[in-house]
Amino acid sequence: MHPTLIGKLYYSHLNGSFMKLLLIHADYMEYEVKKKTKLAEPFDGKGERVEEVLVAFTSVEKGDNEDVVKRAAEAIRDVAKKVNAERVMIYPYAHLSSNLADAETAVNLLKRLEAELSDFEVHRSPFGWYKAFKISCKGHPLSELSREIGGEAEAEVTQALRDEEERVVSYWYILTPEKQLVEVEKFDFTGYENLRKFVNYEIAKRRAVDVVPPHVEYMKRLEIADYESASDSGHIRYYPKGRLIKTLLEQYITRKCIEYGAMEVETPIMYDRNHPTLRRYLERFPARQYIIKGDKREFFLRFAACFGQFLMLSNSTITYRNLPLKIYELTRYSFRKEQRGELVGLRRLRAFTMPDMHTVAKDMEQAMQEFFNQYRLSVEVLNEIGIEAKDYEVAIRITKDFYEENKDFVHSLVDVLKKPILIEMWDHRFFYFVLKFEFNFVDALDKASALSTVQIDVENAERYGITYVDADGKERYPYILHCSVSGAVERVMYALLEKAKFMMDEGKLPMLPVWLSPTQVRVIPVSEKFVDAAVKVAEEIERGGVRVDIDDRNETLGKRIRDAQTEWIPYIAVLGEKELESGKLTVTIRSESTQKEQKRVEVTAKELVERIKKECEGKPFMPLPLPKFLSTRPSFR
RNA sequence: GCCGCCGUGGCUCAGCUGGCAGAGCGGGUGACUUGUAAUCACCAGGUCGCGGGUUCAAAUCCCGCCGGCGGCUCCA
Repeated sequence: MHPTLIGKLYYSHLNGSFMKLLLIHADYMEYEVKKKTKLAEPFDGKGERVEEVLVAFTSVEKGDNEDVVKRAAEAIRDVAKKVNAERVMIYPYAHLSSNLADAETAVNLLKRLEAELSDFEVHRSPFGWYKAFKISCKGHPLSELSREIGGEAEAEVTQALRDEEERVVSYWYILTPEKQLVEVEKFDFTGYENLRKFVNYEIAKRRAVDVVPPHVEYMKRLEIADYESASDSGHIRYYPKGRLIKTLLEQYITRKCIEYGAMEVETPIMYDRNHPTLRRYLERFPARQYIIKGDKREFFLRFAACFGQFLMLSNSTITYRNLPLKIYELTRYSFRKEQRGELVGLRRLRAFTMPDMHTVAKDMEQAMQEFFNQYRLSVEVLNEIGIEAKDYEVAIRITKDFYEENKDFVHSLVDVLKKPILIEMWDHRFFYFVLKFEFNFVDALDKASALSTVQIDVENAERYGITYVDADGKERYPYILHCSVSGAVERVMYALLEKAKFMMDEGKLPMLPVWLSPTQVRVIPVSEKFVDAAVKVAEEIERGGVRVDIDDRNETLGKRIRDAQTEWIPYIAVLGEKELESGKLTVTIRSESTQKEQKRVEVTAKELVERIKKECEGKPFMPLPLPKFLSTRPSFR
């Protein structure tokens, strides 16, 4: 942290105020007033007995307010409904807290609580008296519960931000390939069906489907990944095939970023919740974090690499000669506690892997130049992975001011893909960025998900104290670009699987790109007699740098062919008497076959290897992550 | 998070007006030795998601929880 800048940051602690409740569902509750204390509120009764009642022993703490009371009432109402209690008794009980509010406040808030619960028959025992009581707890599972009702500053900040976000007005346009900005209602979507779906999803948010997403079925059936119910929702297990696919994608994406000029780093996955800089960044976003309790401090799990990388940059000495400066990290994992109802398969997870590159740019001109380069890099990366421009739609989110000042630049983006772009324009800036693009994949159920994205951040350099020394010797705040060149790796896998579903709908056979296929060649000996020969051929293919396995199981040829096909294996090589004589293999090529007709060729092992090597050129390679012989291979489901 | 639907061998599902837990696939064993989408026979395998309740009796009815799917909301 730069000493000159630290003074600008202020430190605000949570004060830890909570209203404490102990809830007892009782057959009856009976109390008798004995003696006044100094704090007693006026009361002239002797006590009372209430049958079938939910008793709320309550402590009011310092800092509690009417907002807390409302939430406390909500919590009591919630429990009362669950246990089917029609009567509630509020019983002031100081012993639940060591941080009590003053008596006057406490009485006021207890009265408010009573009023908030007027939909029940409410009894309130008097505050500040010594009382004797008898209670008969019902003893069922929900009959004894405690609640802490938080009145954290954070909740209020978040609410205020939510309100502000609601006030941001969005205007929607389509930027045509001819660089016309057309209001979205006036755009003719004929010939742009996918864009229509995306726009509909973004603006109308109307969807009506009632099937399991195709990729969820595929990820299970192909033993790529599956839910892990012993973990939190949205945390997934990857079987060997899934892990291989993910490894290859991760390696490829990382290499592309490094080749682009980024320096790979690694930063921690958890950070102090009360760290002054981070805390203010967190507060800007309503989504919940995972919280981990340390020895003394509380930590949140990162939702991206921003924290670690920005802290690193703020401690670095950077000059104008170093710019643009790029650092990169593959976050395994980033954590976002997304709403439960939103979690589906590989599409949205609570723990995911994301390439996260940050670029420090000298000025807006350099930032825009980088933005443009990274836009093209993203197109290239997705394309080489197997997700083509026709598979996604471009969205640009931009503030009105920034658009007005940089019209030509924004319009130039349309030249890259030469297809219409959805533009969301905000009347003022709410987020930390002035410009952002996303590539949105539209799936088999017409749902859209963002893959690649780049943003120009105009706020965090100052917040984190990231500066560079300019040619005149003065410290300046740079602009920072956030780039996820492919989006989450899991989401890339989701897109590839959904794309396979599209292939099937078109009458083709679904498959993954050959470089990502766990088994690239399966050798099937016609009968046991040919297993040795099959092993020899497989060894030759393997030496060529291809993932190959051998189906040596005691099954009919037909059965084994069929199994290879249901595994989406790109090349199925059969070996029998005929092949031994000719020295060639009979190979079924999946990509050239259709559901009606198989494409079969006769090639030597060498020719097959050459073909595969050519298809996978420039892509990472990992050996087969499973036993080579099918007969020795376990099934993971 | 809210609303709705679902949860039965490893997988896909039947059984659900309460009355002995089933099938196919997969797995094991054996026979067969295979030429491009499922060879035959036998065997093993289940706290019916978990916890309560109603009942002589619960996979089946009721309540709560957990998990999944869909919708809403959200998505730095």
